[in-house]
Amino acid sequence: MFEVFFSQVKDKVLLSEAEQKLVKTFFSPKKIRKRQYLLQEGNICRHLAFVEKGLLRSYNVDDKGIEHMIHFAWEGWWMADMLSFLSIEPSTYHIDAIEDSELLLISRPDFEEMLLKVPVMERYFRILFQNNIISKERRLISSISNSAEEKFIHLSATNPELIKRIPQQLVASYLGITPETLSRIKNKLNKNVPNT
Amino acid sequence: MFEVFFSQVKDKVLLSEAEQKLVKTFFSPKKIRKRQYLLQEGNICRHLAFVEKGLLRSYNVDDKGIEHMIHFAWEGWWMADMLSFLSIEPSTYHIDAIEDSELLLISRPDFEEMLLKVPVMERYFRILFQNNIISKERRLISSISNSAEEKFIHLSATNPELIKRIPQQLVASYLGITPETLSRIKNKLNKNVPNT
DNA sequence: CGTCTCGTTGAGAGTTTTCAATGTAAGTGG
DNA sequence: CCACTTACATTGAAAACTCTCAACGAGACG
Repeated sequence: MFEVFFSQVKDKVLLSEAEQKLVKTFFSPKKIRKRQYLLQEGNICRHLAFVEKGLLRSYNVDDKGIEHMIHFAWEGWWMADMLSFLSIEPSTYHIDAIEDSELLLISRPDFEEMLLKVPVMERYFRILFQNNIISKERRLISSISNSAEEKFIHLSATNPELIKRIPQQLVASYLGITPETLSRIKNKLNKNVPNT
Repeated sequence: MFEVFFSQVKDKVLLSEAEQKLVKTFFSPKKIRKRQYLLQEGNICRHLAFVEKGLLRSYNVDDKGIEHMIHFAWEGWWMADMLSFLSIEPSTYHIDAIEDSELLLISRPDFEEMLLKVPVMERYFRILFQNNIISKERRLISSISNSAEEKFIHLSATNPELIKRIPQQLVASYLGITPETLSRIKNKLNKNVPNT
């Protein structure tokens, strides 16, 4: 159950056997099925979720009822509303499963305790957050700098797995464009490069 | 010179006198003047910069020569290209001063050493990065969810100091719209609410 | 006083959205 | 397993939004 988890953690920091054992105690496994909510708007995000298997999405819903995809997480990625989790305020996001998923959950108190008892995990999360900042910054730059078509090309280049794995209308939302526009863009690009 | 710095750090973590003294040794003060570069595209970002006084901006320049504002930092904020700083790769950003500024710089090796020798600073930076993630996420959501007008209204509400302090054409770039569009939006909003 | 930068305004062009219709694939219940 | 329903992708046409290009005015600075 912790295979993906420790392989991810060990990518960033060194963990002794004892530390691994201790870290495990803070997490609880959870399975959720496709379409099932992990978090609903208005509730407090009580856990960080690590995806061992499957696919989650986080999104918010605006006044007009339109969903805006914030983040996708599949094997090896984390999912949460960090703001709600850290500030213990009601979330403005929804989190649910796009595919049946197996998760590892850690609560806020356990998270704090783990960071204090296993300082290398403090380090792991600092590194994780650093990387998250960098990737968010890239997405942001693409969002403010590029046209819809350029944004899609950029995403295809930087995150092809996302394009492959995520339903098209959710990709459109993730890019901040309408499904119709994305459909037209793909159509246009396919015409230009039919040999793929 | 460290007044703003320690008041910021102490907002997030507790620091003993001894730790403060030690932390100080890792930083070097630097003054830069309006329009002066702190970092140019193609160079490696060798320092994190803390702004004691003044105002910096980071931005990239696209193929068409258009600048895209990534971040502004005034008193109490950090500035760097995190990707370049952490990966020690050439930066794709420029950083320069919008106002004459006084900075505290820390190099990558000193940064790493400080985090190991003063664990509470590891904690400080994790918290800092957490907050950064949250604010970047908000900006991103606004960027993908809203029209130009909504984005400006949102920014005015969440970060009025930015609107006041940053030249208008840079605010437009920050929002991912043209200066002309921003000018028209402001004009329109002033007509609707002339009594302010 | 002249120059330069920045903000404003106008008009037309280009992009993206909206609304609607159609086709297609997937999921569900009989 | 098939028929039916539902959700999703595609396409078209018009509307809305934003950009581009250009001109003008105001203020900063030497």
